[in-house]
Amino acid sequence: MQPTIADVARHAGVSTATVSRVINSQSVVAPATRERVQAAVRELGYQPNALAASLVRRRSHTLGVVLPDISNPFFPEVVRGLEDAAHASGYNVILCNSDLDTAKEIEYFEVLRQKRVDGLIYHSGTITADHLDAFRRLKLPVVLAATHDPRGELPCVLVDNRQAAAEAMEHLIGLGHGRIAVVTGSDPVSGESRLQGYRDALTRHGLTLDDGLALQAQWTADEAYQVTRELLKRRPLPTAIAAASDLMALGVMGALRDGGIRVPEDVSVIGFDNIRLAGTIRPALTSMSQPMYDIGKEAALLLIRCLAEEEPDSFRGRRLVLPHRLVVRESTAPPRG
Amino acid sequence: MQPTIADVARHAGVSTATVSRVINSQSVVAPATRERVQAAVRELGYQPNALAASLVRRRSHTLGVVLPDISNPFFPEVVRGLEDAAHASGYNVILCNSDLDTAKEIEYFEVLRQKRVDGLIYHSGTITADHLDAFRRLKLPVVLAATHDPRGELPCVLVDNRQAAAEAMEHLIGLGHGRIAVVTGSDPVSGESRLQGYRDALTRHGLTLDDGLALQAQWTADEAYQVTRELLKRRPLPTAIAAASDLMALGVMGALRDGGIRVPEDVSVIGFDNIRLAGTIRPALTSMSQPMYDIGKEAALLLIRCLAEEEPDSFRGRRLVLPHRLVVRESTAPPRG
DNA sequence: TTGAAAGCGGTACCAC
DNA sequence: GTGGTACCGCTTTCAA
Repeated sequence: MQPTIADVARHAGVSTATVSRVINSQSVVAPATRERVQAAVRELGYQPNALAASLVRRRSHTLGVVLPDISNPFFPEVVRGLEDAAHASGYNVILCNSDLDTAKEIEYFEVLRQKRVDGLIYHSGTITADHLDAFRRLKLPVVLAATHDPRGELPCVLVDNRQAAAEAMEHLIGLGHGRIAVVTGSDPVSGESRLQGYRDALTRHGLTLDDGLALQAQWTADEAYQVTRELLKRRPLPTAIAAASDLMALGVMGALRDGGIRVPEDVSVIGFDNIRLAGTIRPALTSMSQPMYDIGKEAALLLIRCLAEEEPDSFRGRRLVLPHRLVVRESTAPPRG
Repeated sequence: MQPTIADVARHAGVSTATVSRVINSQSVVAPATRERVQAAVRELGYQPNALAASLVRRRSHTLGVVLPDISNPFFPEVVRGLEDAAHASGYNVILCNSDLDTAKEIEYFEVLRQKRVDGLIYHSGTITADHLDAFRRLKLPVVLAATHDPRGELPCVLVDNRQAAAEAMEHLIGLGHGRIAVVTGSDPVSGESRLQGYRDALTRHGLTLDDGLALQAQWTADEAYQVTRELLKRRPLPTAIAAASDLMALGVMGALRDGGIRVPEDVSVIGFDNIRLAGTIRPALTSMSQPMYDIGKEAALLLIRCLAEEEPDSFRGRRLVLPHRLVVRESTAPPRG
């Protein structure tokens, strides 16, 4: 059995209260006493039971993170930022993969609540009324990472998707492209606002998005590959394609390659996110960079700050918009001719 | 304040013992009583405090996972497998990024111990004597994922790296390659055993690994890129390159491309791991597949089974070797001429 | 400066 | 079947 605080107290000839004081370096303990206690701690190899402490303190110093799937390359970076920030502030992180499945989400919310995590970082495509309800029932501080809720109630940290997408499109237009296809995912916050952004830029330059050139895929490389293959069956081809995620851009590039079309000589491709591998593959992918690490980090920081606050409601509707940045690499070039 | 078990008991006109019984659906409770209690639970929105339960049960149903860096594409899949298995068995997972920094690892071990996780899943390149000591002090069941300890004391799940690497090399040799370079990382378990495997196959076919063709990099794409650039300055070039990870293979391919060398026409490249993106990029990467998801899953399962055991020591030295599999794609082909 | 003791929110043994 | 109650291991008044 592990030694308890009582063992340490006995060993040092003091009360448990005193041991507790030196462990938490609280109030003044006589130097001599402190020494004795520390010696006892060392000798017994005492490790305080955080469960017991959390029980009385009502603070577990643990955060819950629920996201769709850690194996989607977008998330590991976010989670890394998150965990780094949490760790630096003395928090740990419980990771939950929801697969965007509401039932699973609810299930996770419940255990997290039961395990008394101090707060929750949530990431998902869409925040529905059901989510809002669930969060309310949770009675736990929640911050949204890389998404936001339609009513703007929950604090969140993200980029300006619409603006960023518009700038990605501007890049293509600036290169001289006029016939441009887009491949987007289908959720309201990332998908639709990016699509809207693409449209904004097009419109601004007197261009339009042909019906046949607005492709929809499931945020996966495979689906993007498929829709692009379909696209290639129709003529004329676009001279550039904007994908709403790098993963999808990879699928697009694969389809082009397999269709005998060169990037960027025949068709330019721009992605979104700037995942690590974007610069590693060839042709290196031009991408609208989203500061994923920072999104995670800031989300954790926001949550932790919120926990320290007397008045957590002061964080209601707080919205942290992080800067995006165009990273030009090899996959985009002026159209031929 | 959250309602407690006492509130529920009062509300239902029973004792806390009875409430506890219905919550844990233990021993027999009269149907009528059960109903009343359940109603009370519902009405009050009662959520049991898992901290309190864990305190007395000495089981937190939480697992610790410490790995170098979740943003390395190898880990998300492992973690996904792990978390899925844990979730299915009623466990949660605390994620820790150690950056392979011993001080950080020790720090994590301590909090995890204090938070009374039931067990630990550990992944790292090298298990040193210090690690073994730390684990012993931890007094917690530990299972190693994708690695093993030199003394074979800790249970682990991994592939046969040496054999798998040998087969990867056989593939190249079978294609007709004779002048082959390898790029490996530097840790004993994955790095050296894969290097050894490459050598085994070469030797078996009367071939040797020239000094100039045994490259060493830090398991990153960037480093692999650099060493490959260096390699390209010397002639004659190898006709094939085996990389000990897909990430490194990506770096190798990038360097080849930038050096004007085509894959697989001029040089073949084979990776190791078969990360998700291996099949997405072009040329699609031939790779020795490691069942990352299953490694995580089986590691979690092994740990959980170990926790259920009366005699945890029966798991000492248990070693689960999962099958590897060659996945041939586009990046390997017979040498020219 | 230090100690006694009342919780924190459950569980589980022992009676009835 | 159900209730009383002694813990689990720690924190935190309140006194001394």
